[in-house]
Amino acid sequence: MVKLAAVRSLHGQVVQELGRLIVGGGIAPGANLPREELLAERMHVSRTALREAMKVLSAKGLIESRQKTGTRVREVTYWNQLDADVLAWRCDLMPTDDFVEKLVEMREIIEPAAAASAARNRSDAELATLDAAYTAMADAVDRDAWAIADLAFHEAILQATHNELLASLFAVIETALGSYFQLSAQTASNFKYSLPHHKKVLDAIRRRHPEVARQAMLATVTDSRRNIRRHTKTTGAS
Amino acid sequence: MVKLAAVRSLHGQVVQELGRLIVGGGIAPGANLPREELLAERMHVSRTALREAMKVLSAKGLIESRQKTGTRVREVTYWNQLDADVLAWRCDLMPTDDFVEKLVEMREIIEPAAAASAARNRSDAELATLDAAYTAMADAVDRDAWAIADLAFHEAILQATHNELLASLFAVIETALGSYFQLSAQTASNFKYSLPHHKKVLDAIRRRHPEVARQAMLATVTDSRRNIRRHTKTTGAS
DNA sequence: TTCCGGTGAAATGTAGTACAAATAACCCTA
DNA sequence: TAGGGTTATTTGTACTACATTTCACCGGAA
Repeated sequence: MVKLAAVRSLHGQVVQELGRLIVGGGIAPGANLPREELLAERMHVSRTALREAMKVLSAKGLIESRQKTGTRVREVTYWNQLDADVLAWRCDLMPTDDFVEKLVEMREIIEPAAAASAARNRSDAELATLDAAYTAMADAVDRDAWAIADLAFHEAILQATHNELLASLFAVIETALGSYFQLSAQTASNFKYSLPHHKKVLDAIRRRHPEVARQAMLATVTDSRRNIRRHTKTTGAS
Repeated sequence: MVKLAAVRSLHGQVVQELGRLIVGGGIAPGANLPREELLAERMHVSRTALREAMKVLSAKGLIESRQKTGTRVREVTYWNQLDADVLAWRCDLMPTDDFVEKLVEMREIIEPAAAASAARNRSDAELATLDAAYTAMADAVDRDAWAIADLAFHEAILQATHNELLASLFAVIETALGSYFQLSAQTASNFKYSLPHHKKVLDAIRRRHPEVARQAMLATVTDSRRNIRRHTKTTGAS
């Protein structure tokens, strides 16, 4: 359900392939990749394209290259976990309950604070954007429309904080919501379930009441956590 | 005061140079870079090295390349603001009060929550690491030793949450503390000023009291915010 | 005039070769 | 056995050539 991006460039594909291989555990941290010439041949690309891909993975903290020694996978600690690609790969390949739990914890930390900040700092234009997103949620006719509007709602709040560092955490929220949609897709219950929660958040931000917004958002996230918990218990997977 | 990294590889230097140029506002978002051949010649490197550097900057969200159109600087919204390099460049080139304020806001959101989580999830080994960092702070004989120990203390807490997403935010904390050290360097007052605050945090985590840890950490950050405020008022710069 | 389609040119994308630089591993000597 | 120099291996850089994409221009038809 995550963006497949359909990377057209060749090195982009290599980034995807190697990135997923590493994040998925195909190559253990500390282990070496085959040497460039070999790997390039094996993947049917030129060394040029391969190297450009490896530079990207290196920027994401996944690998590290040194002359003579070769290229090796770095310890998980050094991975740029907040990178959109790394998040997407991880969530796609290892959506364990454990990881989903960590995503929810992030939401519980970030979003209530962001809602409070948005209530303090929002402009009228940003309120309008948020309002539009809420209306789209209310008018959604199916799950997809709801998901898009929901994402827009949460993004609008992050933008309204006027703190771009906070806004950059949208990648995390996006991933968390994505996995939530996927998990709650099987539970056939009403998908507009959380609309009232969102309305409280919207109203609080409109009236510039930071603490009310914080509490309302916390309730929203806590509620979705409970929703996931219920589902994982039901299926009882892994 | 941030890590200068002394990048040895050529494309690493190009990444630094172009990255700083872009983040520093030398090239406005939306504007195009010179074409590769030209830029490579101008920077006295091969097109190969330049392209590898541009792939890295592309991974950080700073630029975007398309055939025929060329390479252009992306809007600030798309920048990977949480990337360690981007943070370091920005803090180095534009340490405006405005930006420092945003860093502090991030700390106020992240660190109290992290302290609470650490109090719940810490292992004995992680407590020992935290304890060692505290001792090093207490024993610090100069500003540098204090700074190193202080960083270790805050990193240990993030690690103890057992949430690697949270831990990845250390780059933000590191940058924030770095700018704080730099700002408070001129104020000649006692640099161990905040030691008692840290002790309260440590004790709460030791005793596994999440809410106490949260409040103690919040007090610590709030206090440092006040400290910065006082300083900026004193100098009254920009 | 305006719209549509084809065509060319300009930029990035990919391939391949050759060589430079760093350094781990080996060997040779004292 | 220890020390130091040499070699071999791997990544790093340069250069060339060509492929691919796509904007922009031009020409013809409605």
